[in-house]
Amino acid sequence: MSLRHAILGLLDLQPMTGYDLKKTFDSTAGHFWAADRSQIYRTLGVLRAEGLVEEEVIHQRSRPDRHEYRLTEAGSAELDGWLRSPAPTEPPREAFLARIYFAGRTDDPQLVRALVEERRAMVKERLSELRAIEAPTSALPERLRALTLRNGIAHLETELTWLDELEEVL
Amino acid sequence: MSLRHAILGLLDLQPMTGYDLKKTFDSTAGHFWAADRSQIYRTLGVLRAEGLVEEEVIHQRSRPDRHEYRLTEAGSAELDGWLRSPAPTEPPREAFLARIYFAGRTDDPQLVRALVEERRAMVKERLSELRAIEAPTSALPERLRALTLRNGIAHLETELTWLDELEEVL
DNA sequence: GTCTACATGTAACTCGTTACATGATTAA
DNA sequence: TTAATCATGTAACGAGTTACATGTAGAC
Repeated sequence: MSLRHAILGLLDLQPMTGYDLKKTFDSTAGHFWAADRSQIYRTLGVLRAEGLVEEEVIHQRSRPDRHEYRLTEAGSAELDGWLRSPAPTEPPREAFLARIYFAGRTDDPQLVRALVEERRAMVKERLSELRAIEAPTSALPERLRALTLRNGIAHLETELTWLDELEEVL
Repeated sequence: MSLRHAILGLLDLQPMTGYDLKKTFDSTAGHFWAADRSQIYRTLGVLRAEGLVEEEVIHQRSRPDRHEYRLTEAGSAELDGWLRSPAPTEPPREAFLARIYFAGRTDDPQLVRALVEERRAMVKERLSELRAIEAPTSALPERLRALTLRNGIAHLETELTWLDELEEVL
């Protein structure tokens, strides 16, 4: 999809600055999309040039100006079009599986064990991060957002089970 | 990781041409890493310039020359170093979850239903693709490779279960 | 006095995709 | 005769990362 649509989606929920967007990505949207600060600013510039967002500069005393962005009509239409367009198939890119796949070449059984341990630690950490986020479950839009979190948790749990399977084989 | 290491890994299993690598990615390694043809050729050039692979040109009558690549000592060391290096944390990039997350904005219940249906179809198709691949389960290296397949299947099954959950909420 | 939060960006780079370009052989 | 297989690459673009660059206010 690219960052464009994620930004349009967040600005639709609430007008924001690049700085705010970064914080939002790092907290509430962080479980499904990570965004880099400099790419956010760059993309905002592009979206603005395309007329999908509009900018309002808000002066502040004793703080840098806020450049607040909100969706235009065209931006709203673009977001809607994206939601209704067919999803392109995404090529798999699983670096960890690649390591496991190639780890057989060494005759070192400790290598696979180390890979598994490192992975397990990472998965457990992410799992507790996601579980720490409370998801509201009232109205439909919020319930959908809670379900995206649930998706991440389910996959991490699957990964842990699979790591157990793998370790048994060693 | 980037394509470099996947290529080094495959060339370690067997010396190959760019063309062969592409076929290998599309078939046996396709469930964990997808590679683009032109990027394969470009990367082979870089690896060669770095001395990690060496090239042997094999003339053929009535076919284009084969440019066959094999790992050098340095390439083998690089592969090993990669397998033993800590895995960088990978930023999440889940376009489908992003769609679900933002789909609440429209008051159209059919939209989410359509997203779910499309996703389910895609997951089922990938699942039958992966299941169609037979995995040898004899010695350890092969068993590890079979397990990477099993990982993909497990996650796809989890995704189907989650889609059911999601649909119940609607 | 030092660290965190606020707030903006540019330049250069890496990785991956799409489009372009060529041409013989073999199987259906 | 038409499609697939063999076999190579380049150019341009899009997406994302890293490093560089700047400065104030308020909390501890």
